[in-house]
Amino acid sequence: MENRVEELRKQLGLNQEELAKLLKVSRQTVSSIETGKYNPSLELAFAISDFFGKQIEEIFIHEREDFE
Amino acid sequence: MENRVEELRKQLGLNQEELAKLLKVSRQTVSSIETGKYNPSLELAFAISDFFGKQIEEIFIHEREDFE
DNA sequence: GCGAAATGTAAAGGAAACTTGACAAATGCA
DNA sequence: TGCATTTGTCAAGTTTCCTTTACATTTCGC
Repeated sequence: MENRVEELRKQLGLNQEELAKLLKVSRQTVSSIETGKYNPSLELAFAISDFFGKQIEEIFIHEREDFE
Repeated sequence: MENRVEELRKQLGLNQEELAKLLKVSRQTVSSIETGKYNPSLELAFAISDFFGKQIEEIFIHEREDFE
């Protein structure tokens, strides 16, 4: 899933290690999420959302599914 | 993490098995999420969000963290 | 161009999310 | 009450998320 973590992190002038520490995850986790290697858990997505002061939907780009 | 899946599901008159099928997960997964046994992945949270036509934040109740 | 800082990535292990199958317990309706 | 439906839960297995350690690659200031 695409996301805006790298963009938002850079807007705040943080490097991956600093963001990781604030989010209480490893630097590799931040890197893996930014490069789309895997998706964060819902819990980490909420932490990221809180940190940047944005809705999860504004950060993680997701193709809406149809349930007709 | 608390959530309103059971409440929203019942509003639509669906049982767990029907919802599971629509979400393409097992009935046990729906049950486990409703009873708070574990949190859904971000991907499943988005599917649930799409299905009920609500924001993730309206369905999954999460204590906002402070990053001061 | 050089060295330092930042980032990407791989391996190996642990934890959490999800599966199927099965059965017990609760709910509901005739 | 009795039976069917629904829900809870357990076990065992797979996949995904996340960890630490380590090293290669990229970026950036001087």
